[in-house]
Amino acid sequence: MTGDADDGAEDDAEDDAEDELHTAVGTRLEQAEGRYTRQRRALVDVLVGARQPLTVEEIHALAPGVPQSSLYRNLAVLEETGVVHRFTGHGDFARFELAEELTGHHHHFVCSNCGAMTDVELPGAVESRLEDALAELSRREGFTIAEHRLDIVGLCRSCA
Amino acid sequence: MTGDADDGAEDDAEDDAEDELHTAVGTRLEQAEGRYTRQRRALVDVLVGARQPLTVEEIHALAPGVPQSSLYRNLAVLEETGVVHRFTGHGDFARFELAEELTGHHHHFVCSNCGAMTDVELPGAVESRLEDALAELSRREGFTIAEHRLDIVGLCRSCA
DNA sequence: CTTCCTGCAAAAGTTTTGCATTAAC
DNA sequence: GTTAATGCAAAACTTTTGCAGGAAG
Repeated sequence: MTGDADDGAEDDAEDDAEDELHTAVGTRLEQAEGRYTRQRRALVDVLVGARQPLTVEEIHALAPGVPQSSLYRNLAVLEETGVVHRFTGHGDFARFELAEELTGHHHHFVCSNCGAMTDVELPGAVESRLEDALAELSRREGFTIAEHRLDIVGLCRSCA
Repeated sequence: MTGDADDGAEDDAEDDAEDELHTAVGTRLEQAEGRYTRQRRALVDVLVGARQPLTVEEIHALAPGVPQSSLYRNLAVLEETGVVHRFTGHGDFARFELAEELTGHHHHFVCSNCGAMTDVELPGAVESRLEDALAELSRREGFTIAEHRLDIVGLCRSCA
């Protein structure tokens, strides 16, 4: 398992990051008087591994033995706790991803053919110019800005 | 424009624009072998008047006497025809707006408290810089970009 | 031991569809 | 007159909830 240097080092780093994440999630659940159960841990692991927003169906496939009702309930708890973000993607299925506070700010490629979503980051300069413009706009319109979400819609490599 | 800054001139200009819109919609429906019926015309009028994405419930209130099933069916037809755009906003209700091809490119303020959405346009310079960056990103990732959608989430004036 | 979580099944909510009738072309 | 659109009611769909049993702290 510790075989080749590059992958080994990357894996170690990822493991550390994942440990930190679990600690952070655990803390949040405690503050909300909730328990970080095996199922909830499993859900977080699934979302970490995915690196893209997942549907309930996809999560269900990746979290064997967890009934749908528990899935929905735990995802609701994790959402209230600020651990996961829930939104409805293209196709009217709810999708879930880890909150940006835990993973960092990013946007999404959305394939309009197969519906797949993948995470993507904008170049820093573009992102901050955009944020400046949004702040200015919001101020002018009397809107109190909290965050922004950008979907890039088109065809993924496989569907092109 | 004709230079007059009074309301009458504005209304005339708006009426003209709406006529053009109806003609464009009619053409699209013909090409799809569909009919531009009274109900469909009424739906388009409602969406034009709203200047923001509406839920089925809201449309239902603004289009008296149209049964929900007809609403859904006609909105589906108009979506297939490329006249309206359907998406799911915050709160898991479907929302509908006229296609950007008919109204022009814009984004949305989304109030996370009351769920209201309002249309907003970015300054041209920011918009084109963003588009350049997205094009570059998409090229690099092998993604064929068709459009982008930006939601500015926060609190509207009334909820702040 | 007390509180929260789990799992099943049944309910609630929005959206879609079957079928007889009506309107558009 | 032919074909598509309409309206009602019933179905299908994702998502939520009640309740008895089990696990966590």
